[in-house]
Parts: sequence; structure tokens; C-alpha cells
Amino acid sequence: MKLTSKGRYAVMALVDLARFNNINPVSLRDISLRQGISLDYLEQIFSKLRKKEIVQSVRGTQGGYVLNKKAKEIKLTNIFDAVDEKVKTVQCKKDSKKGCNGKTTKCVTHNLWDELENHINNFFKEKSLEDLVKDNQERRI
Amino acid sequence: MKLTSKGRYAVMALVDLARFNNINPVSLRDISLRQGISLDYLEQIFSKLRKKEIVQSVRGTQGGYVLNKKAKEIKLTNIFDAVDEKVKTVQCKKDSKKGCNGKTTKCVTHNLWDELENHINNFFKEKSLEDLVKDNQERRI
DNA sequence: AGATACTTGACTATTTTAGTCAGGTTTATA
DNA sequence: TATAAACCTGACTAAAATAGTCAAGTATCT
Repeated sequence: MKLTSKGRYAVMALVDLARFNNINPVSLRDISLRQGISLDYLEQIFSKLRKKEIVQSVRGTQGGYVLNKKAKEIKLTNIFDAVDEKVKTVQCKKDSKKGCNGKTTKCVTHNLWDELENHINNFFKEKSLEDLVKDNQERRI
Repeated sequence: MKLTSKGRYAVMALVDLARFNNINPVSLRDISLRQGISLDYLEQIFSKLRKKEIVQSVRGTQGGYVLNKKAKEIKLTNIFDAVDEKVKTVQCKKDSKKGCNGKTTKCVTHNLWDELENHINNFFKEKSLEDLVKDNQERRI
């Protein structure tokens, strides 16, 4: 059970963006250099973040990306959701007639995995980008 | 982020074992049939569980497996640990000189992933096999 | 005009997963 | 003591997911 790079990078990049998100847009190139993430990969990630309206792009020279909402309103859930980082604990197919389908037949551990999924998602729902930035600034003193 | 089959199967098999763990050992063949898990794969899993002293094997005809501890004392952590299902959120190498190594340099989100890992592991530490069996019996009435 | 920076989509090597397969060894019981 | 049930081990592999790279644009500020 592990977190993929895509999810991790998305959060790292957004924390970076939030920290430098004063007046000017932040270019992916800068984020790439500071966070050590490939520029091409960042572009893929930000394309998704833009579609989900988490960031806005500013084109042209001196362009880059800006947060589209307040850091407080951007939760980890939103970020992971945008880049398709999903928490999957159950494999049971909804339409399977034999075995566990989550309705008529439940495998012995079905409820457990549901609980686990909720447990993890709760964590993601609570944490906002602002929390992360603050946490980071405190540790930098 | 997802749970692998190995971890899921291990828990399913142990719940099954715990339920039928009265006097006689339970054969993998029976578990395989009841839970729909390949026998060969189960053998791999139980080999690991035995090494970590979570189950005991009984050889010969009428043989099979028995729990090696009380169901209450077997936590999900123990099970996942035995089958190498680990929760990995951080990728930062301990010995890397450049970038995040978890000590001298911390990436902006290092603490976050640590927190997440703890959050998930807490869930695993609390849940015991007994909890799962009970939960299952209640829902069967 | 031209540099900068975003945008898109296709492609691919590597790794992980989820098993299968083959060939054992052990031991209860008839 | 033969034999069948059941455990035990390790090597192998197909398929899927991951983590990117690469190429070829398009938009816009100066």
C-alpha cells in the first residue's frame, strides 16, 4: 500500500506554489527546480489541477500558475481527486454475481476495507494546503 | 494508493481460519474453496504467516493450520507486517545527500506523509482478528 | 518578432502485482 | 509400511500500473 509519485508531487508542487503565490504567477520551471520534479511531469499534473479549477494558468512571459482558491479551501482530497490518486481498498466488483459484490453477498472483510477507506479519506478531508504551508514555515524558523 | 491482494487475502483467510478454529486444524483447501483464493497463492501467504508465528501448521492427513495466538492478540499490523504489506507514503531515501533525506533536509511535505502513515497504522494497530470475527457474526444473524 | 511558458498527446522502460507451475517433504492412518 | 492428504519452496511469467520522456505544438507579454 503506497502513495504514488503523482499524488505526492501534486501536493509538493502546490505547497511550493502556495508559498510563492504573492503577486506574480509561479512558473513550473521554478517549481521543477526547487522541488526536483521533472518539468514534463509537472505539466501533466498541472493540466489536471487546472481542469479541476484548483489552479489558474497565466500565459506568456512571466506567466505561470496561481492558486484558484484560498489555500484554506484547498483540501488534500481535492488535490488527490484531481490527479486521480484514489484510495482503493476493496476490489469487489459491483456487478459480479458470484462472490462479493458489496450488496447481496459481502466478503468477510468487506466492512473492514470500507472503514479503512473512510479512515484515510477523513485525514485527507481535514488537511488543507494552508495547514501544510504553516506547518512548513514554523519548522523553518 | 491501494491495498494489494496479498494483504487483503491474508486477512480474509485468517478471519476464515479464526471462525472455524475450534478443535481441528483448518486446511488451506477449505479456505481456498470458501474464500475463492487460489490454493497456490494461499500457500505462499501462509508460509509467511507461519514464519511470523501467527499460525501453526499441522501436517499429515486431517492437517491444516491453527492460530498461534488468541484472535484478540492478533492485530492487523501483525498480519500486514507478516506478508510484507507495508504502508509507504514517503520515498525519501535515508542516505541521499541531495534532496530530502528525512534528517538534514526535509522536503516540504515530509511531515505530512509521516502523519498520514501514522494515521493509517493506528487503524491497523487497533483492529484485532477478534473484532473482525465478531463484526462478521453480528451481520450474519 | 521572439522568447517564454503553457498545452496536449503519444510513447515507453521499469517495476510491481498476482498469480501459476513444478517438484518436492512430512505425517496420520489404514 | 504404503499412500494420500496436506504442507513447503522456489522459480517463473503475463498483465497492469507507474513514472516518466519526447515531440510538436499554441498563446501572449514585451
